[in-house]
Amino acid sequence: MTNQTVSAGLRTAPRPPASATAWSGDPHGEVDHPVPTCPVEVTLRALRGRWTTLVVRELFAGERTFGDLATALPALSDKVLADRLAQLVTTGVVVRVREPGWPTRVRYSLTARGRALREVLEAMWAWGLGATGAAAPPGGADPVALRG
Amino acid sequence: MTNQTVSAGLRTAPRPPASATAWSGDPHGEVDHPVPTCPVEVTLRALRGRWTTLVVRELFAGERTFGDLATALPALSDKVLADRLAQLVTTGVVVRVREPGWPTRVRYSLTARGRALREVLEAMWAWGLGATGAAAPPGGADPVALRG
DNA sequence: CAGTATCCGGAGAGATACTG
DNA sequence: CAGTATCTCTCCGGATACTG
Repeated sequence: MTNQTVSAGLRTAPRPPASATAWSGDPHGEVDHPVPTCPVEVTLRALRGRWTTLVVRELFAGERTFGDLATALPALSDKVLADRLAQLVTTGVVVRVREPGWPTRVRYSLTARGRALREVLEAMWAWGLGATGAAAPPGGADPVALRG
Repeated sequence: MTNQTVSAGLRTAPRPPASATAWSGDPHGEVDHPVPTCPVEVTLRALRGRWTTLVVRELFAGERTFGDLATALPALSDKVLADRLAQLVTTGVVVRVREPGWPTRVRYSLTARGRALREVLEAMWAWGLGATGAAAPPGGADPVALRG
């Protein structure tokens, strides 16, 4: 994963010369190889890896400690959980707050940006269900989830 | 990646007992480990891998042959291109049509389902831009792209 | 409690060469 | 033209053991 392309009018252009850059010009660069700054790339990178969406899903329900998450996801090893949380912190999805005292306690919760992932996950959920144009359930209360 | 969880009311539940299944019940199972049938999983799998979104982006502009794609994405090897196309075909995003005759010619184009990915990619694009609530550009003509 | 340190095995990406 | 066949190399994901 690595692009930075996008955009471009989607109105079915019937076969430009091949790699034509002939569509209507739009601000996004038309890249011929993956670039890490592409917004789509960025999102894909934030959600990348096994367990990632499950961790996010758990956090959508509220703040959690490392132990809470480990308990909720028994099959997930400490190492991978730590990896995922670190990844989510660096991508700005999660905030990590270490409580003073002993034993050590760390609270993890979604940032505003993390909560904004809901729209993305709903779009993914809708597509994954297989409908061609079916949108998310009206009322928007349902497909909250993440990776389900 | 492998879940099947999702859903669940997102209304900020302030710390259920931990792995509580206590939210309001909704049809989607609350999984504690990745399951391949989860809609979000399905979508993630369809877009997984380097170059995938770039190939889809190329096809959003219209039908392409293997060679067209290879020319448009010079840094992409034949092997990986073939891998990606096969992946996109099995996930129902792309249709492969082999032209009779010689030299061999194969036309690739998006299915209705593949075109439906546009919404997903737009949501990803919007999130990747960093805005918390900023939606896709009005008029919807712009962030067509894929991975950009 | 909340991780980090190692080690290992498998999947995926890329390069190169060959075929229907 | 449109792939397939190999091989290599690197990046995870997972298991186990140890620490602030």
